[in-house]
Amino acid sequence: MGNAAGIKDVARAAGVSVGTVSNVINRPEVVGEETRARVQAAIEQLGYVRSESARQLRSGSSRIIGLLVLDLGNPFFVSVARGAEQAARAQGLGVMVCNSAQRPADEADYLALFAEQRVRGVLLTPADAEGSGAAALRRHDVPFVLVDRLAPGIDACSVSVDDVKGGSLAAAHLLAGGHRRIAFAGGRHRLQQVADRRSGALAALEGSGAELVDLEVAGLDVAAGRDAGARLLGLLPRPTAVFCANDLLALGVLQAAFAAGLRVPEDLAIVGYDDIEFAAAAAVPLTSVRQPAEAVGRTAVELLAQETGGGAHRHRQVVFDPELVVRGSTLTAPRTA
Amino acid sequence: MGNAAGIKDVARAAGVSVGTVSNVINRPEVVGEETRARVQAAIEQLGYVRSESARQLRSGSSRIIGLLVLDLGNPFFVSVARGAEQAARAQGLGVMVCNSAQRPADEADYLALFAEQRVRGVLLTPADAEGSGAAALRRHDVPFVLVDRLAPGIDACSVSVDDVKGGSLAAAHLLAGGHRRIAFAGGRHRLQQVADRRSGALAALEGSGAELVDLEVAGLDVAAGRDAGARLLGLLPRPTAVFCANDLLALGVLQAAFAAGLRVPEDLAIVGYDDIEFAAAAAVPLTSVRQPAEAVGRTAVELLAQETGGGAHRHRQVVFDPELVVRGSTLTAPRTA
DNA sequence: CGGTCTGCTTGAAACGATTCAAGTCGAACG
DNA sequence: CGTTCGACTTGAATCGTTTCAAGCAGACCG
Repeated sequence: MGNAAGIKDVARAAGVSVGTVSNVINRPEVVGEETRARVQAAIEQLGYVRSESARQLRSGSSRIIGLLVLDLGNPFFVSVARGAEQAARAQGLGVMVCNSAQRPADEADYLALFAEQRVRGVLLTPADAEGSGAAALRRHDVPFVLVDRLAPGIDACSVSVDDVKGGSLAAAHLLAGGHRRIAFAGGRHRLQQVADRRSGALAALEGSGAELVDLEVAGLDVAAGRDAGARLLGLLPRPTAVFCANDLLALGVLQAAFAAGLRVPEDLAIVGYDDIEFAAAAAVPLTSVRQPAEAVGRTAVELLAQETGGGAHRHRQVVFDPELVVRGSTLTAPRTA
Repeated sequence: MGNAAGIKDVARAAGVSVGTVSNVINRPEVVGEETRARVQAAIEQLGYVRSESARQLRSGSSRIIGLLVLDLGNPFFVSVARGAEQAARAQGLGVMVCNSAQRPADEADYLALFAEQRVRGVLLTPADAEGSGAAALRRHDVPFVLVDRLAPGIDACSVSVDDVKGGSLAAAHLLAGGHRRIAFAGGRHRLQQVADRRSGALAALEGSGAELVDLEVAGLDVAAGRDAGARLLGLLPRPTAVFCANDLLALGVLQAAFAAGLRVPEDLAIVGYDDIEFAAAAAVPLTSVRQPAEAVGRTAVELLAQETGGGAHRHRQVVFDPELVVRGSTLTAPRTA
């Protein structure tokens, strides 16, 4: 336990100095072949593992980056994490994934943890609109990249997907389907992403004569969707379509519609957002707005690498385009037509 | 950047010694009130953040635990992670979640990363049958708890769910539904969990005259399920039911059945495993074997805490019971009967 | 043969915290 | 007044690495 072998033990065992051992580990090419072999053998034999804390303390740089996501229960963020992990591994970095669950307090705790760890950098999907998380990172000089969110006033790198355009795609699709009274499940949610999707939808409906009915939600998960769906059914006149701020909500709404005996899409058309894998497997396959989640994660790591890579760095805002994927939940009877 | 304030700067600013600053941080009660206030103010004003690596190097103990899961794309493991994170936070620990994606090589890499970090301990869902990951941890004296897997020969703590019983529940249910030819999507998968579920099912079918048809799968995700489903439809005589090693496979099979125009459950009954949230929202709500995922994660952290808590420790094997949740995918026409 | 160069190796000085024996200062006591 | 005690504070040693100036030995050159 406490007797783990250190670099000194290795040095003694191999009959060399600690400096040489360190060189074998970090710059093998400068060490003589025979010496290197002897040191390697000693390392092997003692089961030596270098202490990352000591390394980091001395060298100043950490090999892990922190990723703080809004909701690990949402497969979209899992995909982002996967993309980030891949890109990080390619650079020999580790990713520490944490879940703020949209609670600013938890976000603050985790950011403090990251700061104490002196992580290489942080990928942040902010939990609040004010950007207090970003401010905290800035204050402590922790490099960071905003993920799934355009940096508003903040001067920082960001990777996001155009939510306004996505909302607009969804609404335009419903409009083309003949819908004139469309609900938006997401209401006036404080999350920027939700607000943007809503305003994109509003813009698409502008001047069409169609109206958007706000439907408040308590959260952004399936349960909140079920709840919103139940309330939707009570509205008079009932909207003929609903655009949901994400697929989890959409799945919940779908369940509520089924429970009430409604047919989808005939009685209620549904559009989700994110195009998570489960959207295609739903009771009625969901039409959804796809976001390139893995690419977002990957790109975020790359931007972070550039930022920490030294040299002049100009903050960049990368914005991906979303894409509408049409499925059964909005396709009215394709084969009976 | 490199000019982050250290404990020395704080000491100077507050006009005290470094020892006192350390005391203010770690044992505030031994410091005089007025001094404490002055130090706190200095900390605040300088934006001092303690260096975790230095702390850890000196004190020897880390505040983070590593969690290595088999597949972050599977919501079951996300739930486990969530449970673990909660329990860890309650103890002031952080969790570093990593995804081995069932690749032993990735598992080894992450375990090496954990070892270098000198994590407090590791929660491991082993990716291979041989337990090489556990052996590596044992060799380096890293405390660990096996998750979702009984420790076979290994002397270690573990938290798992009785997969044999779960498989048996599923098969018994199908048997009671009158099925005599039942496919098992999971085949002779190398994962212990899958093998156990299969043998539980076999045991339940023993002597009933019903047969179990193995259906190999390339992975344990939706795509593999679709593939297995397509092959299932070609079998002659076609099984009337399929038990899937997890819900992702089940969702894939369901999609394949739909694509082929089969009715579920009339033409093909489906039972999944894990009861992930999306199982209930599927095209036909899935009958599934529920596992108490969050409790598994929570318990694992608690066992780890006991193990690292000092004092005599006897390894414990906690085994939870699974529970069958019956839904539409096996319920033949409940209202037409 | 003296000098330079090249290729390896060395050893000590950081890095930023924690810990602890030792020191200081007043107050209380006999 | 001299001691003792308690409450607080100090400063040096330490943790396990990396880094780097300096040393050393042999080869090569003129």
